[in-house]
Amino acid sequence: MKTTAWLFDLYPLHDRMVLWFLTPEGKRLRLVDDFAYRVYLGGPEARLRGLARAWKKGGWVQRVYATRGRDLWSGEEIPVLALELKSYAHLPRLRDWLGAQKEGLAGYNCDLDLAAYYLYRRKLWPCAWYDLEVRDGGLLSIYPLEDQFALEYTLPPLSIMTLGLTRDPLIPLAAGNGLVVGWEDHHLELEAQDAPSLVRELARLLKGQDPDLVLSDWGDEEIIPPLWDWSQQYKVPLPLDREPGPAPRRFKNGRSYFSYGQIVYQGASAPFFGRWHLDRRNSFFFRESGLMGPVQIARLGQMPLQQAARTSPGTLITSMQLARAVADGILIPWRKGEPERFKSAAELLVIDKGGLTFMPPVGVHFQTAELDFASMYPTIMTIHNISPETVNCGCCGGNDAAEGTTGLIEGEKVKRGKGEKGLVDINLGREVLIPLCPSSPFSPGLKPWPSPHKPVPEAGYRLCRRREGLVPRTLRPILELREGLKARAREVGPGEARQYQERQNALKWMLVTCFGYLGYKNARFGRIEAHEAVTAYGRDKLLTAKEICEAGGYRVLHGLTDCLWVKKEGLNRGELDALCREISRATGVKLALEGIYRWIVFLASRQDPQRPVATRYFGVFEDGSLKVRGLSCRRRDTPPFVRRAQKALLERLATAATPADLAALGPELEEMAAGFRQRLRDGDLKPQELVITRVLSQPVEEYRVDTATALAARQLQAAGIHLVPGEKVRYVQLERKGPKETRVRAAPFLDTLDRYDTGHYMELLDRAIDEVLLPFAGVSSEQ
DNA sequence: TGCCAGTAAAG
DNA sequence: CTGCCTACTGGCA
Repeated sequence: MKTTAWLFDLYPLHDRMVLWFLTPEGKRLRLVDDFAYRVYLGGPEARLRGLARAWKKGGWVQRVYATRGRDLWSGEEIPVLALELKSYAHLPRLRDWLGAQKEGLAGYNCDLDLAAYYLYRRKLWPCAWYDLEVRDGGLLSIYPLEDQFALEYTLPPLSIMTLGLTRDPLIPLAAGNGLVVGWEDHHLELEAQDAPSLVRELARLLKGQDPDLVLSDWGDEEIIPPLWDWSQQYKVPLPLDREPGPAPRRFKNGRSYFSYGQIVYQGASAPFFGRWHLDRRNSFFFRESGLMGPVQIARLGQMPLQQAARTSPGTLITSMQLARAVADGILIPWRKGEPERFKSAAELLVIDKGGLTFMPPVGVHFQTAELDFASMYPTIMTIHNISPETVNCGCCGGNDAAEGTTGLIEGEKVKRGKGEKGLVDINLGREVLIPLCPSSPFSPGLKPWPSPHKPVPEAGYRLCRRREGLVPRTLRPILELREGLKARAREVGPGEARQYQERQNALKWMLVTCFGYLGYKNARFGRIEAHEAVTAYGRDKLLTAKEICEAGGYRVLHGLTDCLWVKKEGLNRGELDALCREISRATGVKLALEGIYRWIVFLASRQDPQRPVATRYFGVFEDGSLKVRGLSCRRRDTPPFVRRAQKALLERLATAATPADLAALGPELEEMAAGFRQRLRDGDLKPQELVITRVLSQPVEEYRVDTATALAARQLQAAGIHLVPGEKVRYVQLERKGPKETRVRAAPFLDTLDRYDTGHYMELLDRAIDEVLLPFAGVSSEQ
């Protein structure tokens, strides 16, 4: 049977992949695909021959054969042994065996996520339409009907059920907390009754509605795990999945990890099988971009949507690099090899810097514009060919490196064809041919900037001129798609623009992280020299931009990594656009006018009012929109009341265009500020308005100082609620001094709150008010 | 008063 | 997918 359908969900089950499709008529299709996990072994050929004989006799593998693959670091083709495992369960044992081998044997492609590896190998991606050929519930062939990086695509109609809690998520389900279920225009609060009847009630609704998507708040940690436990315990079936047999359900634990020097907590996950469960409180991409975020990244990252939604941008960009590597026939090293080359202390001093900063003059400025480089770091990686394997590569140091070899990883060598779309029939025993490195040497479209022969500024590293690196190959299509989405968002009306905005925003985070990952010692495709090369080029380009601005008669007020603020009497859009074009030409990175400010304020350091700080500023563009960075209202530890007060003042300020306007607003703003102070003193604010949110930076026991955060976390601990690093603590400050037990009150114990530390909140409020009003104290109407 | 642990922001 | 740099606050001696 042939049909058209949308790839919805997939997961491994008993050594096969199960795929769920939705048809345009709204039917659900469950199909099975035999897929053997294939790993590669590299080493001396004699050793590989010996191993091949041994493996054939053993019971783990269904196929063993000699083949070739491309080494990531050298770009050379090397002989390898391919092993196709009989069972997915043998994978950990194979890794154990590999780990125990002595030097000289390298394992490749042996630690990839099963579903993702399946998608890489089959060249498929979720949330796209395919033509399928089906027989007896098995997938015979599959062909995509759209491009992976398409600007436009459609989703089939999805039936949605929502799930939430009636009270604070720290209160356990059915022990003070109730379940809220919604579908279409229904909204039902299931009373917090006994556990079995709660399960029974939800089971009835799930069965009746059979939603494609269950969209929850706190479902991953607070709702699904207890419901599932009760379902097992009381033998009440709960049809979370569409998988007919028992699903391989396991709740992945939450974990705390560091990212960009900050601790983050990724909650446990409770995915469904054949149905989507998305916990919007536990999905970075959903929080950032709504449903289109996870959909877009599941396609690009070639990852099941439920996994993609819960993953970090770093894991996602790694997945794209892995997909690229598999598609290009590159062998994926098991653990990262390359150690960082030794550097002298003097070298470190020169190289180990981040973005460049110019310090702004404190105070209010008029006639000022902001210019931003678009996706500066990813563009640098792309145009300068920066990738872990291209920095000080082995092939360009000498003279006669292998140039332009193409071939196939399995099967005989052939010339690379044009427009290699790379879609293959499902193999069903047939060998899948994988082209090697399609852009080796540099593809015709790639123009190294300005010359690949020049060493990296400051660091002096060389970059490969023969092979385009894995990172640039991965980034180029993302950059193109993001530019396309941004352009589309500008063309269409505001209503339609939203989905394009959501999608381009999801891509932004992948691009940002891709750069960050180059610097991680343990990232699979990280290499510190590559990271340094990127920031070195970044500083070089910002400096170039500054010089061009100054040559054009502009005064550069401020600069921050990839943005510039410039000032000139009578500055206008036409001249600025021309300036941007000139800088874009000179640097190879697109510089665009972010906007002309009616006025902008650069704030002073609070410790030394003479000294500016780089990252705190606010201003109003010509169209009246605000840009605010680093102020109280941008901080997550600012209580909502203070945040709202500051925002109200800012919004009033945004109506002023000229120095005279600003001066005239003074009395009204003071009056507003007085009003906020009075409300605080009156003491009738709701506790929710005063909640301070902080992230736990370490295990509760390890706090040496009794900060409010530590006290609040201990209060929760005493009530049996255990928090781990990266989780949020919410509390209200009751009194600053006095016994530690009563200084703060943690949420969710705020219902009975009858007082708060007015002095503390007044300080926060004053600080927020001063931040936005004090800079205008000296502004007179003549300025 | 000064030190430093703890926390957050912008890019 | 496992630790930027700088600014700032507040506990504590």
